Amino acid sequence: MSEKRRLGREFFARDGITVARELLGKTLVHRTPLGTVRGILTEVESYMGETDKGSHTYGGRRTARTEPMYHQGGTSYVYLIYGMYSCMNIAAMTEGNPQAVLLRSVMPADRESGRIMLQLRLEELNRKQLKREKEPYTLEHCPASLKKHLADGPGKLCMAMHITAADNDIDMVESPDFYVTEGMEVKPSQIHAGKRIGIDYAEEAADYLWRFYL
DNA sequence: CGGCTGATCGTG
DNA sequence: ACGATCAGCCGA
Repeated sequence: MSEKRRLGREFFARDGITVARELLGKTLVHRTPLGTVRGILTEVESYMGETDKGSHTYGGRRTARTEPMYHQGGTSYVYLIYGMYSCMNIAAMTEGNPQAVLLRSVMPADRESGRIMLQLRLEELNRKQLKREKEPYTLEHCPASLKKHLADGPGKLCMAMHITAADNDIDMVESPDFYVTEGMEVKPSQIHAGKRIGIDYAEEAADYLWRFYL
């Protein structure tokens, strides 16, 4: 398959809303133990820095955890949520300006990626099955919801693309293993906007239309 | 399909 | 103590 051009610093060195909208249709690429996975981004959210009540950096909370968001545009920010799932962001803007884009969902870019995603999701599910002393699922016998909801959520995206704490604070402009390339053409009319998910504590910021999806 | 709940742990 | 969540289960 043809390798598309990867996105450079200038792409990410813009505000978080522009980067979020522009990321739709682009391809997230990650080398995993099962091979290289490619996912077309279909849903993202903007987190606009220290003045954004929905952001981990709200009020200037620059801590060990949020540090990657303060790094230059194109830096990954992966954190653990609810003690068991990872969420993946890409920092926007420049050093010291902690805007970021949360990657909420992807669809497999090709058949091989779909195969790898399913397998990775299956492995994750089976770890829980094991703990419950239940039969592991197989490709033939697994919940139908797996294929239907392969990577349509921030946690599922990370499971399907093997994104973990080990992938935190990576410069995705330079890394050979973790980056974003050009993908499919997206017309402005294809981009929808809605409220961000899961930030009810963010008061008025919870109503901003900073979630973008195809 | 919509609503509810338990799981599980790093961070501040 | 608290999440930028998910799967499973329930009822409609």
